[in-house]
Amino acid sequence: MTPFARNVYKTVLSIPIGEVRSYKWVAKKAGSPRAYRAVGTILKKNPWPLIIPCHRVVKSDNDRGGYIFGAKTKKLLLESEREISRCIANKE
DNA sequence: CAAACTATTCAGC
DNA sequence: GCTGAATAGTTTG
Repeated sequence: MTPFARNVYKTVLSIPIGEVRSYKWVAKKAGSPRAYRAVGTILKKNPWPLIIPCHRVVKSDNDRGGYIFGAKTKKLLLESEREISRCIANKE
């Protein structure tokens, strides 16, 4: 556990449901805008892959990047969360 | 401490 | 649109 990783986890956890942020965005929030690679490494080796919404962190604006459970799982998760957020917005 | 690796991003053709 | 190079932090020896 490193200070930078801590910031990354906190930033990722602060991403709202249905929203996606790029590694660069997370890295910038963590304090090192050029450490987007490090963010990926951290998330990959992160101790709590299940409680960290690493699926909300994507590559650039179009690609989804990778995921511990598989990129396809990440895509499904993203779509599911998008639906959830829509329900919340409609006060269902 | 140093070397290697990485779920990325930018620049050039 | 695709290929190659660069950056910064983590992990392992």
